[in-house]
Amino acid sequence: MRYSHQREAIQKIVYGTNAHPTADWIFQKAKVIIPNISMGTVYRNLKQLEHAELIKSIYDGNIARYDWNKEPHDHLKCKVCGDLIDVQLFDDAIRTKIKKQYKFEADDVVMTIIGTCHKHK
Amino acid sequence: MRYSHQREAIQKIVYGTNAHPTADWIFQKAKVIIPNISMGTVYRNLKQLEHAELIKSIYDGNIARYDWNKEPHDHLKCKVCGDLIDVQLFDDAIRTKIKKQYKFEADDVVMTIIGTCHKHK
DNA sequence: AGTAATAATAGTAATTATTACTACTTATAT
DNA sequence: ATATAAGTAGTAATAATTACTATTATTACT
Repeated sequence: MRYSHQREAIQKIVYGTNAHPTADWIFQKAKVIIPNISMGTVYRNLKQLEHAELIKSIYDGNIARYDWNKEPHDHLKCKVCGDLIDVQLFDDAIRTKIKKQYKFEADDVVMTIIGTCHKHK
Repeated sequence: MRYSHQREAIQKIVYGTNAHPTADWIFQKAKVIIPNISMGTVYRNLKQLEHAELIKSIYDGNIARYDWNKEPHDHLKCKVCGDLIDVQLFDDAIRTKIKKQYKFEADDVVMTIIGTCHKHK
């Protein structure tokens, strides 16, 4: 993977937010820096950054979001405002135990609590 | 919600498999019974059945799958063959505890273990 | 420094999953 | 039986993502 101005910008955008941005959000931000950047470039680079384990992708319903936080962690998903909040529900020991519990070569444990966040009463 | 032949067929198809079928899979099966059924009918009825709590939908990456199993349960997702297998990782007590752990009005806990199933060695 | 090889890009078209629209059909309450 | 409105088929539209292609830019080698 050789250097590109576009990829650097995309990576910085993902690393600069806790909002678990979507490809389109990243595209909008990237356009400020590189006005003629294209959506294909955003998707291609997000995929490459993920493959290089520099970012992680998470599926939120039927849309992909991206996260700089590569540590195992979970999410609270607010169904009112759509926010996705990082939480650590389990320590690594419990994660490892869960992985070993089944005749299944487990790579990752993905967990989301769906509900309503404190902003809504 | 009034009776329809199409909805009955769709519900029976979902209830007749453990494969967590997609809308398209359901559509193919439904066509055998009702040859001129349309995709819109499948989606509309799946939504209605979900609203009536007769089925549940689960997001598998960027695609919706449907499940007759309304009990709280988790999934093993095989990244080789794509299979989604039902498991009970936690009992209800632990689920409830997790829900109470955060300043967050939790409705549901969604958990998936991603890995490779026993069919692949 | 100059050049060749090829990874990466912009722009556009195609694909996939899903939703919206509309004129016609069917279930069901009266 | 009939009216009414929920449901349907068929089609068009939308949204997220991927594929394609001619051009551009990075980098390895002279």
